[in-house]
Amino acid sequence: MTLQNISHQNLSRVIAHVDADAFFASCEQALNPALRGKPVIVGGERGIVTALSYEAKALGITRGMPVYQLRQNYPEVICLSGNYEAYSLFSRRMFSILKTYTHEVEEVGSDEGFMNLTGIAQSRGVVIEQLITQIQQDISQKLGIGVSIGVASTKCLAKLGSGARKPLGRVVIYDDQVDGFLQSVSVSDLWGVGRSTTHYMNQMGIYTAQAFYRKSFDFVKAHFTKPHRQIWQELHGHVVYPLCLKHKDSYASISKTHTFGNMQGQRNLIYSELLHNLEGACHKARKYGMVASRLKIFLKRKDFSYKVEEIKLPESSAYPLDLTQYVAKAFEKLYSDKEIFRSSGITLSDLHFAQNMQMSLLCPPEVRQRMQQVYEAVDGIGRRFGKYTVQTGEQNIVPRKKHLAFPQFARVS
DNA sequence: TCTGGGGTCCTAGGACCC
DNA sequence: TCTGGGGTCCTAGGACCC
Repeated sequence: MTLQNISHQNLSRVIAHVDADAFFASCEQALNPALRGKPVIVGGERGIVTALSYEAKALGITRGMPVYQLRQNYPEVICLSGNYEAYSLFSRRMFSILKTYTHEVEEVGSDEGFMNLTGIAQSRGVVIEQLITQIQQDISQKLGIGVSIGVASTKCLAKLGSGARKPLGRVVIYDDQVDGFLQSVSVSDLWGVGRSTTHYMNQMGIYTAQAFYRKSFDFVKAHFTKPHRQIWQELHGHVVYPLCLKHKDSYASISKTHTFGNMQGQRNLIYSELLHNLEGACHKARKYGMVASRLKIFLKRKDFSYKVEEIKLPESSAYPLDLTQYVAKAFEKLYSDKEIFRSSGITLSDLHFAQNMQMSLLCPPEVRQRMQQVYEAVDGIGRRFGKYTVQTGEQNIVPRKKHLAFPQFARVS
């Protein structure tokens, strides 16, 4: 492509979507060169395939496949337990490389992000195709992993670009090429269009993103709600999803769940799992300086339906010792030994920062303060020795007495 | 596709108020 | 209480994402 014919092509903004190829598996292959070129999957510890290398994909393996099935049918596949801390380091390094090109980088999960490259290619004296090739090579040389990059005027289009030629893809969609590009894109590939909307669109005879793109906005307004109207606008080059440059420092909700398989009559085990979930969620909330004023407890049945109890807390908290009593009550309501459950979980929601927490009139301030001190110590030990070093004693299911001010049950394991 | 774990946003509908 | 019109807040649950 020459500079001359590029000059006819236009991008009103230069938004890039950078997406790591088979991220977890690529990290493993980068860490251990003996794995390169081999079918590798990650997810051994969870029992299902979480991530897989392109070599594994080529064998017909898919995400979500149970690992036992994999071992039977594909004995040659290398099955690894996830090393999530290592992946997180790769992720941090990838984003710091991207930030050497522009400070306008949005992190979307650990393996993908958006960059605003408007004006960057010119300032480096290259064209956009050369710039994204440099970025790809930079990441490949420094980290040993591959990324695909899509460039367009909006996030929604850029994301389609990065997905179009994986792995190691580079796709620039100029403003006047959008219609043609969308011809070969199915509606289900659009960001924000899932199974249900795909079905709905198909029923209206809309199968390709191009067909959706070509509908009038009046039509779209009449038949779709906000999220899909926004997608339509983004396809037409109107920015409705700006880059979010703020680092995530809070949560609307925090949940912890664990699947234990099919359990019947295992009352104590399920209950102690719930307390473990509570412990984990509270720990995370405290790490962000947040407290919850709502608590949801759920058990998932064998058939994947839920039983849920939700509690509006009289007082916001992120301390298991405050919340155990509610979990105990909810568990009594939810549990039945006539049913088979496969997982348990809890969600903390209505989260807000602890500084904004209202001091309760019910709980004496000195008790609150002692509780705070205890958990500061717990979290301090957790940071040094691992987060579950100190937990509440939870092996018995006898509901604890209310108004328990101090963690007599705390133990160091 | 017999299915792990962690999130967000949106909408409809009920409760309640004037 | 047979009843108009409008607003707000809250909740449940769907849909989607990585």
